[in-house]
Amino acid sequence: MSDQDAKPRSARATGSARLTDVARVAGVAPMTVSRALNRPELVSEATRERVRRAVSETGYVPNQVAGALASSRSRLVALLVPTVAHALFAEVVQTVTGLLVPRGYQVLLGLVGYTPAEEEGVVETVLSRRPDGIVLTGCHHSAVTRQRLAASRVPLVEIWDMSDDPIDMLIGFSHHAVGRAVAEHLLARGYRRLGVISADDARAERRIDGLRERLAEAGQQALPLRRVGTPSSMPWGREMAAELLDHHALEAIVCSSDILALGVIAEAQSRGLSIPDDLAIMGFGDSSYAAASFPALSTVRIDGATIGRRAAEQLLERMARPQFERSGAVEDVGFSLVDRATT
Amino acid sequence: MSDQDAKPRSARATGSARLTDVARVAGVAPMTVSRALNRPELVSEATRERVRRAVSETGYVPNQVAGALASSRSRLVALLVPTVAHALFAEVVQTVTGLLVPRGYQVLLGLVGYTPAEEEGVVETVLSRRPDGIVLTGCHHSAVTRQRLAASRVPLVEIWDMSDDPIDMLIGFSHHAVGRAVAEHLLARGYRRLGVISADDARAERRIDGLRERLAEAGQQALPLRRVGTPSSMPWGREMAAELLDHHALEAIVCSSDILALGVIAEAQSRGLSIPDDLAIMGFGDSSYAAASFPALSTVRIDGATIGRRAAEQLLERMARPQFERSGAVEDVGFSLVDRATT
DNA sequence: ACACTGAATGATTGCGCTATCATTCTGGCG
DNA sequence: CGCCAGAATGATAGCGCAATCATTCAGTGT
Repeated sequence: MSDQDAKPRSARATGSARLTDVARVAGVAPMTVSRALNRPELVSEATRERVRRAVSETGYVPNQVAGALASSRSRLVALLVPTVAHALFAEVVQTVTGLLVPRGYQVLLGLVGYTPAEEEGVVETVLSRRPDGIVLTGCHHSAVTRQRLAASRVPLVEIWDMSDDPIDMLIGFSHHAVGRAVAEHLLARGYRRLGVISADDARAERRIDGLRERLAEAGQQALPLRRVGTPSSMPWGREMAAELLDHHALEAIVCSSDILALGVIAEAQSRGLSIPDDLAIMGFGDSSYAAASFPALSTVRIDGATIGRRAAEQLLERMARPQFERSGAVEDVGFSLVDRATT
Repeated sequence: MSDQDAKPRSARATGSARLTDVARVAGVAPMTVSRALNRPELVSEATRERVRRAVSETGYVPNQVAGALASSRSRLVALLVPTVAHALFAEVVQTVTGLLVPRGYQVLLGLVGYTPAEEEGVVETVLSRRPDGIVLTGCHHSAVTRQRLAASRVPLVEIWDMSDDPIDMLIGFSHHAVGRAVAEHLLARGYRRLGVISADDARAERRIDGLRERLAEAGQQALPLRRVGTPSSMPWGREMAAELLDHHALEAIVCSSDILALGVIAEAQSRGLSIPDDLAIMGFGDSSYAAASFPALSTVRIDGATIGRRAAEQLLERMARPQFERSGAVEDVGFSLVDRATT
């Protein structure tokens, strides 16, 4: 009998208030409510106040899904990192989120693992959300991923790596250079017989390439290597250190993460090896605990906060512009070698 | 002259293919394409194949914004944690994401900090995305937050705490019980004069309450306390340890996180105190490095992965049901006291 | 032969909002 | 006093998709 009995084809899903409900209560047009909420400077103070009242009276919560469809702006930024279980990436996530949220963006988190295949699937679904921007870890993607990202014309910052051919913007550091710097440091200290324990990860691989290159220049060819699965952990480090030390007479072990290095320290100590005299150890990441380990761990410091901050800034600037235009902005934030007690 | 010159009121924002474009190429109705993509079992194999071809020919990427609006299902789960900079919460994020993504959900990450005020704002904007589910850290929210969440009727799991009055589902542990257990442990070891270094966080506070309660039962009233800001760090721990030790003759210091405990260890060592004979130290969290510190840190282990897994499972089950109905499912996953070398 | 069933596909409508233009209203000025 | 600029507000028309119901078509039983 009432209006509501005239059952429409698709019923309203929720009973919650819509913009039109607020408009009715406020006695204005829906468009005016929309403006009062999104562009308040276009609406008179009196009207704003009436809208404000109507909003609280109706308990209105805007529907950004509808808003995004109508305006083609999702106010969503996709943040794609391999994992958050690693403090370095967690720091990036923390920083990027902290900068974007106050600017009205929300973060869609994607964990892409360490393989291009995993990444491809995540990128695909992320694009279907029509994010206004994307922060993507690494520069080595599958051809499909690259193509899709470029075709989407969504502002994009690749981070945590360097490349001659970024898809769009890029903020990171050279893993190859890290490897060389580590080799340089160890050579300078007189260590010659090196070994490596590394996660199976393309970027770690490139650090090893850099390391190997520098060692080769110094006439060192052998570089015994053990790979570990993800996530890296102390026990992995310890186990692989044991293997390396059983088979090779090493003076130093380079690890692809601090946590592995902690395992190596444990193994060295259990063998009664003196660190760094019998065995030097290098980590990667300068985790919060690196300085606190005993002996304090020498490592490579990456400033995740700076990377995150610059990435967010670049993205915000780009998203503020009307049209997407590839800027090719590239920034190398570098790294620093932290020399503590294990080298 | 062409159709496209008949400029419509609002131009299509992107030039990318839509469902109708795919339909035209495939020679079927848009609805059939929608079905082929979302409910393939309803479409004949021949048609599926034509649609598949048309999709790749047009480079179609579905628009989930439009899909969500039309179907009232966003396939978005909001994950609200204080921070990801803390390994414990990162573990939850990792686990929840890992379980939800394969089931077709994406994760909207919200970092709510440690104050109800921050949380309130984030909850507000998160609800405007119309998530299909919410995972929320903690049980102590502002009245507004509680009301909004309940009114939204979105399936919700609170985690990381215990409460008699959850909004909906709850997976966690009792911080009060942790405090009591820590007190129990230290008392059993003969430590009497305790001090506390704690982050300014409501849950840490409740652990302290539990600690104090148990101490009072043992006739101990004094409990010198130092608070640190967030994020907790080694230097904070060290500085506050110095203050405590300067003013009180303490036998043990309890910290609200492992990283603070590391700082206390450093301070103790620099004073030449023997651990645990001169000073016992307890952490919280059992971070990856707790076992590797020297001396190895006694701490409280929380299984973030289990909390994350159960939360995701509960949420998935609830979201699969047609109607939202408060289940009040509550699960205490407990904790364990890890007795290492600092107590 | 004919109604009947179920599978496959199609046509229509609206999800809730904002872009765009149209209209109204105000005050200022020649 | 009429005209105009600018501010404020309103009316209209989609955004791209999926829910719903309608239609078509083969296969079945009698």
